[in-house]
Amino acid sequence: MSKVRVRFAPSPTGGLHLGGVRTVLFNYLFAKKHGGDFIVRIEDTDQTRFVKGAEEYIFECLQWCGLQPDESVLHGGPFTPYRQSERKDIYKKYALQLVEAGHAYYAFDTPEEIERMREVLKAKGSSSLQYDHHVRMNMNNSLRLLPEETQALLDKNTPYVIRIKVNPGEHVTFTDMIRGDIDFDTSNVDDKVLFKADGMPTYHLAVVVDDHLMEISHAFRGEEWLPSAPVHILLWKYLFGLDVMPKWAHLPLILKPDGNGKLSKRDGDRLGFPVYAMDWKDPITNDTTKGFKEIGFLPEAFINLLAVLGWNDGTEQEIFSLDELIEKFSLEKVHKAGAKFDYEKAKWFNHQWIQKLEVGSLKLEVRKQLEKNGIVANDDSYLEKVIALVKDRCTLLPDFIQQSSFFFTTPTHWDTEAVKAKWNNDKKEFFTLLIAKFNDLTTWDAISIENEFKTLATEKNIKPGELQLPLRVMLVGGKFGPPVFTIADMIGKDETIKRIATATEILG
RNA sequence: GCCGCGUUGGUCAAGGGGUUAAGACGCCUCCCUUUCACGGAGGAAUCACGGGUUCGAAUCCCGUACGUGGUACCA
Repeated sequence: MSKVRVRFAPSPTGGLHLGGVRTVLFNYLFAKKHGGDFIVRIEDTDQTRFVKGAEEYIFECLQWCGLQPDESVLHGGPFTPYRQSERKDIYKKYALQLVEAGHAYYAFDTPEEIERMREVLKAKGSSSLQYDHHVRMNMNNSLRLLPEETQALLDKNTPYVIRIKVNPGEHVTFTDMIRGDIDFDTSNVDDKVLFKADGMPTYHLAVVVDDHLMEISHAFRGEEWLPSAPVHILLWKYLFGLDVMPKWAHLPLILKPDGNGKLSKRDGDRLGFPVYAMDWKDPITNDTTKGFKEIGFLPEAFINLLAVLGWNDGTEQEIFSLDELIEKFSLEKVHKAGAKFDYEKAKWFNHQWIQKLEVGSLKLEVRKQLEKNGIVANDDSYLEKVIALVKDRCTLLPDFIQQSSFFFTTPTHWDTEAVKAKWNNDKKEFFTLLIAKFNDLTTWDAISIENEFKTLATEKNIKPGELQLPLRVMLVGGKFGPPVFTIADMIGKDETIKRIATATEILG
């Protein structure tokens, strides 16, 4: 039984980023495909960075996406506690074990001392400014100090960190499920801090300890973690053995649409699209960042567009349901290179899903959109008919407002500019007569309405086409919407006549 | 600077020694529609560069360039 986990920290300000959701998604797909458990872990390594409400928010996002974890800090499981701040003692135990075995050491250097070390290295023209085997014997740590000196510092409660001792000249290799064999020369790896002065572990220690204790078999994370992989491999070797180490997959990055670099929240603000799954309100600044959900994306589309950003099944298929993704997903087909995010294409996916989804499944969301604008759609079958008629023209959910509100309420203003230029007395007379004709009409359906309209137009010697646009604007309020005669049919005879009368008057 | 990873149209991408180098988004033209769309038919646009290997390279190898990530008591 495999156990796949995603682990990530909310960003310093909170919110769940596109890349985060995609990492979760790939985890989920892999776990479900192989019948494994899907675990979501959230870190709060640094309390000052951890924003209140961030955990709940993240799980709300995942729920919206349909990615329910089997185990998580909120959903429980056999390995509680899951929150890192509640596991401090566990990490400390392993950190000390490493010191004991000679794979790690106490370091008492102050930030200023480390800064000074870097200055010296820089002055010497050294190619690396890391705290590593080149410099550690010049520093204030238990490797250089005599055991008594170290003990004395410890006894005096001198602040310390625990660093991993990386021996140079060795090779650390592992097989990444996406990238294949990766090789690192330990000469370039620095003595990373494992355990911080505040008693919390760094990611490096925590990820290894937790993955072991929670029996994780597969670990997925972003490509940005690749450079620190050798530290994690070394820790696995020292602590639990490489034979029980999980398999790694380093996912490609999602990049800015323009320019270069990782996609960030600021890019969304700057270019006018969301980067978070759902609206996130920063509890400190009270700033709200727009989410895909609130801007009108369907979860199906959101998942779909994320899945094909960096993955492709090798066929021409682009639209996938979550079930299809589970069936077809494979890590071998995941790209190695980062992909730029394209909002235009993202919207196209949503449009496709609106077309694909049945009217019934759209009803709830459309009703919500209408209600937000004060339109109550009580009649279920009427609402369904409207949705079927307008969904072709909707890309985002709020598009349903413009495309269908006139089916429920009389327009409050008319785009008179669209007709005014060609408006004249003949046309005015036509519409006045049309009202009378409509009044006498016994069968009210699209075909009868159209026939009546065209017959009168021929009688009056006006091209029907010249009159259709005015009629549309009268009924709809603007130059959009489904076929006019269908609209007239739908809104009913009285309402049609009323709108024609009102608008004719306005046009003068 | 050093280390890692990458590089097929503007973007997402298929293709992994012999292809007219798929497809999608976007853009343009036309058809359908006297609204806006949907739909349909076309079009412009790509193998980063230089060396090898080979009868033959987008595909394999080596350089270079470029991009990106890391280089924190952040994750």
